[in-house]
Amino acid sequence: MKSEDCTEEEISCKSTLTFEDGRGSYKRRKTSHSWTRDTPALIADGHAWRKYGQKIIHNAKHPRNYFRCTHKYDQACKATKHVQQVQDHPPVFRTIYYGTHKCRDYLKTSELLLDCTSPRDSSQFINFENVNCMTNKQEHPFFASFASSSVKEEVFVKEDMPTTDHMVTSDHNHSSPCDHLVSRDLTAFESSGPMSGFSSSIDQYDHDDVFSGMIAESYFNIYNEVLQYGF
DNA sequence: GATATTTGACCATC
DNA sequence: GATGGTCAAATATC
Repeated sequence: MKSEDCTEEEISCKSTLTFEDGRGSYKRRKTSHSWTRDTPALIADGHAWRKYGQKIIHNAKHPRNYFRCTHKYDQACKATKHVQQVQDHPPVFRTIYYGTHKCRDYLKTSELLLDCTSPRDSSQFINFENVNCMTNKQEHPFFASFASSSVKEEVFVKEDMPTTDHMVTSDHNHSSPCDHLVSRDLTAFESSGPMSGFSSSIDQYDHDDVFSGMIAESYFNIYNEVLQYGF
């Protein structure tokens, strides 16, 4: 794959190159870092998205919708997502997230969650106790907001992915302090019924994308918990 | 008037 | 040439 080694930055850079006619050079994102989520309904994930396109996909019953972060320009947020209904009965919507959110929109809802003070409620939250093994809390205040609960994220690592100090692996033989972050355990949500219909995977990423993916993932779960049960 | 959505066109990749 | 991702003008909504 020619663009296999392209970073998100490079792809974004290429996609914004302009030609004489004012149109850019549009690179496919097939090999860029992404993670996928299937949901039974279209549910807000806490970010402000703006639709910028819709396409009929070959051999697909439903069109694919293209969204970018509302703050693409004012906060240089490069996150995009593609949403497509992949199943009718029951309806399943597949959302593929690309890029990382640089915007701070999610803070609004995290504040809402922080208003929940009872011990019982807090048991529903996610534990990022050791989050600093991946990044610092000051840089990502959202992460710090959920420093007292636990969720696990299963991560699939490409063999040719470069490993760094921050790299998360799916090898559970490694007793890294980050292990609890990389294998998914949704026991906290299993009793939630509808939530069990969700699934997700991180297909490709770098260490920054892992972090953002977990943020979005965790945020997504909590956000919907709040929506459903009014915690 | 500002912002969001729709939709056809453009371009890269397959 | 077919397909998928993005742009941007036109249109809709608030």
